[in-house]
Amino acid sequence: MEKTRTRRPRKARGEAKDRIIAAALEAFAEKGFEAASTRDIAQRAGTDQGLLTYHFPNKERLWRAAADRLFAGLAERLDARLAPLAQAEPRERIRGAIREYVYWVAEHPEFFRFLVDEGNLSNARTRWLVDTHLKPRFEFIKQAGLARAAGIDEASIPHAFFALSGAAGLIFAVASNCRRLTGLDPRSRDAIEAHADFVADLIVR
Amino acid sequence: MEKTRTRRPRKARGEAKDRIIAAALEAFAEKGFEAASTRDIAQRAGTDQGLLTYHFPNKERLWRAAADRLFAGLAERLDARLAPLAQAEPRERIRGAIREYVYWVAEHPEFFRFLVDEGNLSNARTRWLVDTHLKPRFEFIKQAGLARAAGIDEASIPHAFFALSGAAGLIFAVASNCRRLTGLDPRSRDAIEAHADFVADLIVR
DNA sequence: CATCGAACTTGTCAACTGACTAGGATCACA
DNA sequence: TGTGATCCTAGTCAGTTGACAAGTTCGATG
Repeated sequence: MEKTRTRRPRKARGEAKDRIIAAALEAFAEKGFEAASTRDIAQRAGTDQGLLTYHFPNKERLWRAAADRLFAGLAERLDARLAPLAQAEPRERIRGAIREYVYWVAEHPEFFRFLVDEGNLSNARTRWLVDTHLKPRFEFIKQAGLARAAGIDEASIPHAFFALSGAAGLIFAVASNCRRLTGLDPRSRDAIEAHADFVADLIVR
Repeated sequence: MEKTRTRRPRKARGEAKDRIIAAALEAFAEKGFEAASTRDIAQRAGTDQGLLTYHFPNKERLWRAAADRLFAGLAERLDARLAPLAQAEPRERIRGAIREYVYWVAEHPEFFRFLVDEGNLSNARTRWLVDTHLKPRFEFIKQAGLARAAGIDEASIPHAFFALSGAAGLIFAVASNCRRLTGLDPRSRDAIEAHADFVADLIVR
């Protein structure tokens, strides 16, 4: 009998690495950097812990790879969805941008948890995250003139940035608590729509 | 010579337990439940890890004690500061309540991290936190008629609750990131005042 | 078909984790 | 004085952690 194919069929090249990053993203968002174990990540990815240390020199580099993927997804999405709004009236541009951001964090609550998990202490991971991913986004918003159009003066931009980020993301990041506390499931389509409306109305009325 | 006092003077009764709770609050907020180790907490409190297991049957009960203290502080503060506003005009009451909440989270950024750390998964800790501490606060807000006075309809209360909580707290919870990203130190007196104004203006204009 | 290297598995390491035990120190009170 | 209760220390346990070393599988290339 032939044995060439009886063994586990080799998966596509590099596919495991992809799955590891996705699993890492999930685990890091769920538990934070320290509490997420490499063995747990490997199990979620359907592989072995040894493979993680083959593809990534250490846990922190795996974390960075996960962050890279997360922010790349955000950038891609916003670029695609905001382009059609370029010609719109300023207030509509702002509303659209806020709504798209809410849609994104609703789909990716791990984004919010990533920020909060890393935000209080100034360690190497935090500094890397700010410099490579947050700074470009923040500068874009500052340059895009959205704040001015919304009647927000220069000095208030940091306040607006964090207030909006928090207002948009928290409900999805603590979805389980929200459901138990209020009865509202923030992951439902209606709730996402309602939250996007509510947050957009806070800024543009 | 008398030796009654030469040995390490016994500290006040229960004082170590107090210090342990304070240290636990700090550590849990900084690293999350799992990543905060009992040995680290003991060290911050200036005692031994064995003493933790003497005062608390396990890590989770220590966490609960820390949460109890945190929420008790919030309740006490809000009760004290909001009472004088009872007779004020509705819009001023709302502004005052929001401002007091911002002051509180600015002083206690660990509060926000506590919520986010525990908010995504539905485990025993989360359920306990919601049922014993969050629910009473939320019901109070619902009953107090603040939402109605702010023009927020019943169905939007959950959105308003989480949007406001997020808008108020995020900047302080990720203070280190904010400073590196924007140059603004959210712990400064001016920044706290400006943020309170900004968030209050979002709701009451 | 031989071989070389990339992808993957298994096993092991010291360090650290939360929980526990046994005992010592210090007190209030008889 | 002593006697029990409370507070605290030191040491130990099995289980988990991230990192690493050594070996296996398999496809591409010659």
